[in-house]
Amino acid sequence: MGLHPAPTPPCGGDASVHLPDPFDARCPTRLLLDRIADKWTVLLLVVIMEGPVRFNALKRRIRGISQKVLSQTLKSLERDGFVTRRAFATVPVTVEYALTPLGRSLADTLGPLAQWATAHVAEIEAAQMAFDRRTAPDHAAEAPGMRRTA
Amino acid sequence: MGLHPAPTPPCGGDASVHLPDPFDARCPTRLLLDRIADKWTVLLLVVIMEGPVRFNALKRRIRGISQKVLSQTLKSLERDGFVTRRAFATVPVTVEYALTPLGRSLADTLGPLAQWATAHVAEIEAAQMAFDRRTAPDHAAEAPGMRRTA
DNA sequence: CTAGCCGGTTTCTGATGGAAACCAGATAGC
DNA sequence: GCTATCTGGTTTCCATCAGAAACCGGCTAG
Repeated sequence: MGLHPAPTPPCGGDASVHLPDPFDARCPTRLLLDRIADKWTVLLLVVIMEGPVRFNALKRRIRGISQKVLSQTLKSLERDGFVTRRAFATVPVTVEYALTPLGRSLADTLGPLAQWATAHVAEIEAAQMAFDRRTAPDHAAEAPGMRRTA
Repeated sequence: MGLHPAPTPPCGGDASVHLPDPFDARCPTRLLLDRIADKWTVLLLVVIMEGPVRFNALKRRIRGISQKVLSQTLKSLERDGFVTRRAFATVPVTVEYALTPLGRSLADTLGPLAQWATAHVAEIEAAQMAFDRRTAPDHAAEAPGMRRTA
């Protein structure tokens, strides 16, 4: 996940602005936002919030995620202190992921987002169709290149 | 932004599950979540929420975004019905982006996320350092596997 | 005539995501 | 013994994507 060639001068370096503001800088806040505003992060946290889960259970639950990305994402969630990883020396090795208090706090913030998505899906689809109707039929065949300017 | 080769069978196809559930499917809900759980989307919406903004003003405000991505993201926000785009035939052409009511609603949901990030940055950095301390010196010695088991 | 601002689009390239194969340990089946 | 399977991953390969920078077109200022 986000690793960053960030040519990043620390955010205090610039005189013009010095807010702990996520918009302006390469401040930690921004780096953090880059990481949590991620589709898999949101889904994972919300699922793990329901209780400790095992690797393959997660993979099955969140269809469409690949092992690689799942493992990467879990690793960074663990690093960030959002989840804990516990391995049990059972039969074929069991690994259980669970939320930390910090992770739970974040998940509580993320939950509303998922709910919002569920609630407003129809409106957005309508908007998309309206937009497409407005732009596409404009000139017959707009190639993928799509330059609508005259 | 997310465009997909989605090999997507419609989500009603499977009998076992038929929830409008973002976790399981290629349901519209999931597609939507894929789009709004994006770092630039969050930043843009929160900035535009403050009031109508022009293209270059956004570019300056959100340092680090490229024109290409800014323009792409704005286009998809417009398509999704979150922002409006108004061009004024002024001197060197002015384009103003503003939130729609739908966009405002989403931004209200996203705001807490940004606030959360700002509030918990320190904890996360601490967790990261602790994690790195735990794993980095790990090379040869420790058979990693399990820390604790039941 | 050159220079510059605005809002983009195009080009090139390095990072990233996904599919699938492979790995390692252990149990189950034949 | 040999193969198959389950676990949780890592590796490989490839297509896409994000970012940097250049370019574009309209118009104005010098």
